[in-house]
Amino acid sequence: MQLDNRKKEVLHAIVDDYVSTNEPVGSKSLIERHSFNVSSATLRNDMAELEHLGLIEKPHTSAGRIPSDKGYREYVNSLMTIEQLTPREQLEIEKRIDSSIDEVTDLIKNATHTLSETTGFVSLAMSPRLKKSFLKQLKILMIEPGKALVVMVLSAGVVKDKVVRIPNFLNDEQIMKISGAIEKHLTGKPLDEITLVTVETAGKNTDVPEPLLKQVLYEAYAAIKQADELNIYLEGEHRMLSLPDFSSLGRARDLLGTLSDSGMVAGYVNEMENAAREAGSDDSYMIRIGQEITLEGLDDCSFITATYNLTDSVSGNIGVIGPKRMLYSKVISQIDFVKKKLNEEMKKFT
Amino acid sequence: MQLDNRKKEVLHAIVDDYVSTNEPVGSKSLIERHSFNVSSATLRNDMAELEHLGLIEKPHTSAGRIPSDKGYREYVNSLMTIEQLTPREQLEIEKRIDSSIDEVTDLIKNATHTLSETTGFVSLAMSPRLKKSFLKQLKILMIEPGKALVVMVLSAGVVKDKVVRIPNFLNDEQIMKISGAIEKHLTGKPLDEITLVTVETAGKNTDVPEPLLKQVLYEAYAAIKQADELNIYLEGEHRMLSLPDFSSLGRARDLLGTLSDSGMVAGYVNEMENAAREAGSDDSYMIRIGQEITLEGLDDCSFITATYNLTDSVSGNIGVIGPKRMLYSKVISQIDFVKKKLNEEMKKFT
DNA sequence: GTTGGCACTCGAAGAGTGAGAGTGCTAATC
DNA sequence: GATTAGCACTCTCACTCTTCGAGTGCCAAC
Repeated sequence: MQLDNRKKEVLHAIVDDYVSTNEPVGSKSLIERHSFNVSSATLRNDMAELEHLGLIEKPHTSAGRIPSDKGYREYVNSLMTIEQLTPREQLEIEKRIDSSIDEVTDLIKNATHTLSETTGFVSLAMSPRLKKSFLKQLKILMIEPGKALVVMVLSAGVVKDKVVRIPNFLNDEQIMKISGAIEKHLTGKPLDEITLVTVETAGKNTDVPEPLLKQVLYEAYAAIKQADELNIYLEGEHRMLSLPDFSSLGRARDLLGTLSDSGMVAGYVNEMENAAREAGSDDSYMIRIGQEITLEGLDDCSFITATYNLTDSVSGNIGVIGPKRMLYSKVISQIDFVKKKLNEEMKKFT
Repeated sequence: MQLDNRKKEVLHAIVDDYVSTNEPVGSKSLIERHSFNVSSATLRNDMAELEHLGLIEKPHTSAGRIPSDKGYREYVNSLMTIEQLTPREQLEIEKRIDSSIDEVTDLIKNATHTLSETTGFVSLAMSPRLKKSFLKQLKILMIEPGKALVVMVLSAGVVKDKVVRIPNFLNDEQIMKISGAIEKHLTGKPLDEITLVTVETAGKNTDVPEPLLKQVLYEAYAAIKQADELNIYLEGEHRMLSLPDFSSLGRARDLLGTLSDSGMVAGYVNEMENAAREAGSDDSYMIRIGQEITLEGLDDCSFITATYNLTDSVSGNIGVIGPKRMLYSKVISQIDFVKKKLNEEMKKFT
């Protein structure tokens, strides 16, 4: 994208003005609000050029211009500068982070809540991707005949459990044996290396009769697999209704309808994460603007995520879905700061 | 409320028509759609009377009438007849109930989901009130130095756990002792009879040094208390945006804003439950209409809940928040049917 | 490359209008 | 006394028309 300096400034100004006023910006108001040392006619020429390049567009013939997705993209990639939050803003966030929390999940929910409150948009977080974390403990507790609880402690201090059905005849002692055998063989193994075969091998040398054993092993395997399933936490959907960008009911409905399918959103976040990883991106945040987002109803949104780390190998995402027309630099630093705080809290655990 | 038969029929017809058309209903259209053997002028007189009684009202002078909250109330209390769901409708619901679920929480979520899908409104469920359930097992598992997991098995097959901090110096054996002592003394006790004092008494005769012991006991107590905290599950908020009743953005925003504070909604459900209990109501459902609901932004809603039973003494609520202008009898039978199915699934556990 | 000037476009907002649905009231009827 | 026909009146909704203003593109001049 070859843009001379003034054109860059014009695009910058158009984005800024449009973000703050929510009105298409015309050449004249541009002159009024900024100190360009040229006339409005000149800016009109520049704007015609920017429009040709697809960076801005007209809602209709006789209105001002608004940034296109491509324009926002250019703005985000090359024009804006990200400023640190003021101490006051930092404090505002720190106040909301609850550092007395003992469980990773609650910590993440707390961060999500904080992010939604500070940005005023929808915030979301993914649970940590635990595939790379390894098993530290696995216990099977009898609850009652036919029912047991598989408790797993993973590296990174995460505890997972699952109620499973087991054969009625099995007694406490047998379960203990199986549980001990599994734990002995699988401790230290990353979750993504544990397969049904591994679990079955681990349980082999217990003297529990074959078919019963097999069922328990299968259930244990299922519990382990469930432990690395991803969860997503979404918050603040209702805030979108207060934004002028979604004052059309249809738009709001489409947006909230899509967001209500949290599995779909989770899938998309994963896609973003994978894409960034493949691209070897070293940005501290990922961003998708408007039509770049392949979820229905998010054409007028931008999706920004960052990656938090529970341990070196275990991470997850936290981010925001807001209107395209947002203060990118501010929101990015807010996400970044919340992420930083979250990382700090998580370090306490490990 | 003294209403002669025809006036009752008129009110009934007005509610029905308004619910199905979403338009104020006038005397003439009333005649057209129903077989009253009188003229429209007569109905006009009746309607004037109904308006005097506060059962119906005019949006403006020259429009038809719509039911007031009081009118809906009369309709719900005395006029409507609740019909069974058709076999087809029942099947539709049964298809959505997943009977392979092993955990109470998932069962409840599944029922909530089903209810939202079948009614098209917001559905909600409260987790079971476990105060009356008793402790069947309590184990404390060491996770790592300074950290343990308290696992509780309650009557009714519910499993709860909580990660707690414990003194670093404590070893596996000491924890086992404490855990064993607590379990021995508290097994069979309903949760609401367990206090910090009870727990401390239970732990007395272990030979673990005093201050350390005290901390563990406190944490165990906290875990037990946390076990009977109520959760609420809300689903389908976005569906409200598709209803003509909330086509005004302001209304929709207020509604979703309130619903986003799930704690507040949970509190209100509890209030309803308590009120019904005090009144010794034997209805299978509770209902609040419009302004009867003390939550902000729900003036145009009705709130219907029913009580499911996990065991004889442990129950919770499940219900729907929809527009006042709803097919009450249909929705009530839907809730009732889902509740019935939920009860059946829960019976399998106990 | 920049500028002033000008004709043109288009949407938003406001005023005016007519149609339609509904009401309340009155006087006559059963 | 309840019911009815008739009628004048009210009020909203949908439409059209108009004006206003902001903005544009283009051209000729600097």
